[in-house]
Amino acid sequence: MPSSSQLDLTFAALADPTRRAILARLAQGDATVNELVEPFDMSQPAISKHLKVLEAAGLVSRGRDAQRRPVHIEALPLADAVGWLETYRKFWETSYQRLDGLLAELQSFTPKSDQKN
Amino acid sequence: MPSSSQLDLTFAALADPTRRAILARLAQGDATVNELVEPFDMSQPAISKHLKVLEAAGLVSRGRDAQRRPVHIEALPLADAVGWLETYRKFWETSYQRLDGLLAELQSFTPKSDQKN
DNA sequence: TATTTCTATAACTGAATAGTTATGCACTGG
DNA sequence: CCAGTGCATAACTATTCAGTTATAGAAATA
Repeated sequence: MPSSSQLDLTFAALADPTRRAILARLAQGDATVNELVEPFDMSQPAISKHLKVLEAAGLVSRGRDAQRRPVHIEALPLADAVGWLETYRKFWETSYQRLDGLLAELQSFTPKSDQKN
Repeated sequence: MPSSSQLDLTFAALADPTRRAILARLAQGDATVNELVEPFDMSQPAISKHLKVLEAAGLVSRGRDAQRRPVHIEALPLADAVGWLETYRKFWETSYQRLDGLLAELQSFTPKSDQKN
């Protein structure tokens, strides 16, 4: 089971759009730092910092290929994040169902012309 | 589809263990602010601030019951967060499978005594 | 060996975050 | 109406964060 502070790191890492974009790119395969810098209007050190955050969260690992440090996505903490969310999903869904039931009940007393999205 | 900045807010909100605990509590049903303060070794304004963050992220909504402001969990942004993660899950899984396949291939050329975890 | 390529680190800045205490405001109930 | 309850807001502090430029180091290449 993931520790609370592990989830802190994972969700904090995911809170930045640049880092999510990096992960989205890495989902298609490993990449070097320069390859990750290229699509962004941002300096190389900025990307290196983001990679450090992702690595500290265990979301990526680094390899070695000559001068290059290829970046590899690590699935486990992402799966843990999904796991945390899924733990509570059933409760949200039951509240949704309660809401759905209530709405259905209300609509049965409402003229069709008042029904909205 | 959720906007990028919406995901920013959602994941940032989830990055704090106090806020995750609040959501876990709310998954079981609505609660007043004081009820949410009680389990934490933290001032009431601190909890109110956390609730403001959760509300800004759309993760909770507030009602009104006399002086009380009951807090209600909102499932949609959480579902969106799961959605983002799930979008890439299949790629992680396929990279896992690729890795598994590669390892299997390598092991077929490797003496048993060299096989490691 | 000198140069170039790839990446990391240092030092700095401005903005955001999480907490505190003190206080104010709205609504209830006696 | 006024005392108390429930909550929010203000003002402040310490810390963290995301970005910058400048520089250093490590490995390949010419």
